[in-house]
Amino acid sequence: MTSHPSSQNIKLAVDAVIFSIKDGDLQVLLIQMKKSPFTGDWAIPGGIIDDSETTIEAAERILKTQTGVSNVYLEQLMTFDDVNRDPAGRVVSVAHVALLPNTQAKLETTEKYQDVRWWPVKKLPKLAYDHKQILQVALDRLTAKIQYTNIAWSLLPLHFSLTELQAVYETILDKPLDKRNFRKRIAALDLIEPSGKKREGGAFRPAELYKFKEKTLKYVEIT
Amino acid sequence: MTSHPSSQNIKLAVDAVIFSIKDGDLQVLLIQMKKSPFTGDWAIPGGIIDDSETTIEAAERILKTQTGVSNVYLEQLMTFDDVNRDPAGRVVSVAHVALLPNTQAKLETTEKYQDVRWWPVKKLPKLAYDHKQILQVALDRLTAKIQYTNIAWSLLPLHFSLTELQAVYETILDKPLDKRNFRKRIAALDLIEPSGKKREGGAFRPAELYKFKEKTLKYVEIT
DNA sequence: TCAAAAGTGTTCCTGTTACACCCATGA
DNA sequence: TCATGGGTGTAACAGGAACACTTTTGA
Repeated sequence: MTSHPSSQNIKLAVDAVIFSIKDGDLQVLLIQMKKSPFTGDWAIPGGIIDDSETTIEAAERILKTQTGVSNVYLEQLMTFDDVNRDPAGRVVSVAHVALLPNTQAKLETTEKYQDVRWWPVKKLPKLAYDHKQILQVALDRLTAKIQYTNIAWSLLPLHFSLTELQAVYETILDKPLDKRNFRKRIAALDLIEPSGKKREGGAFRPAELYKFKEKTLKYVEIT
Repeated sequence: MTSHPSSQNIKLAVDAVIFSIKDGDLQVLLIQMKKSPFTGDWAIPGGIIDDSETTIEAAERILKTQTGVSNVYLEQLMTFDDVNRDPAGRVVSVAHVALLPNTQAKLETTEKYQDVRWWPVKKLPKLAYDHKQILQVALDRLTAKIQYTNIAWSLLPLHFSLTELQAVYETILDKPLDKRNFRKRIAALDLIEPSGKKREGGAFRPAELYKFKEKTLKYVEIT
């Protein structure tokens, strides 16, 4: 609520679980740690918040510097506050979820980390801190949210085919969907419109490309 | 994530939006402030986190000391971090939602506040800080969660009639429900069982009293 | 016997699921 | 002309919504 005479010794951090769909898998962007006691382990990008920035701003800044990605969808996930979650001291972390289309943005990290790369969520390496738990909560959130919002736009490029849209749902929900029923539902939701373009080049009928009418979070009903 | 050389000057607080159903209304427990610049305004109970407690523990402690209530359902809501949300300095607050049955617990606050009382969410006084926003988010969460979880148990006494259970849903959803359809859905969910007791005393047929099989959060499907 | 809340089934309707074939294109 | 993914409609089914009367009790 407000200031307090006694001095508090808690650091406030942000973490960002970054998802994208690559090679037909849901993948997460992780950085590899140098610092003990997690040397070699992988971690969700994160860092300490500056006094004058919000947590979302901090997450954007840290994403940019630690992984090279920017301009992504970001939402607050949950705050993780176990007293011993960081062996170096009391650190409370406001975790976020970031979603981005499958673009080939160049990944780059700082000298503080060994490496950055995408990992399929089904084949994760050993994770530092409580990041396994954070990732699980993020995954649950994404799985739930794809079903009752239009959030798929954040995982797709500007123009996309209905098959590509369906693949996003199938990948996240981890189950096949019926093509005709899927298209009926999407049509009923009235969230997308034809872009006039077509995806050509394959040895088959070109796909009509669509775009989202609005790229802002909307609550809808999808099964 | 971890410690950082530069010193951070952010205080970490918790707030707790406490809901209960009283007199057929959804009500929220607020405390009245003495301190400038919010003198006379009402606020969600809250305070600074101690170094060695989790946010949930802090919320429990603060609820007890600032309002006298304890033993409630508590869950993390969202973290509020606008840079200027507290005029006294940078304070990031991890907001929680607390739910309690309509018991007649004695309310008591500390000398730092003028008063504690329940307010119907439809007739709120002027709120301090960003507490109007926090309360709105809490209300949205409760309205959503009553529909897909068994969380109603946290708002009811151990034994309750089906009519009382229905009233909880009707109050939170703010709309009347069909008695027969409601009972069918509840029966299908298999979350409650007859307690063998009856609510007697009225000039009418006594109601069978039920109890929840489990008082832990379960995800279900209710319309 | 009256007033008040408790308790109980059926029908209709709407939305979800299951399912198979023709289309357009490039090789 | 063939292989490939793109695109389309209908019938069966299940779950949700609408709806009214009888029961039990205390006064």
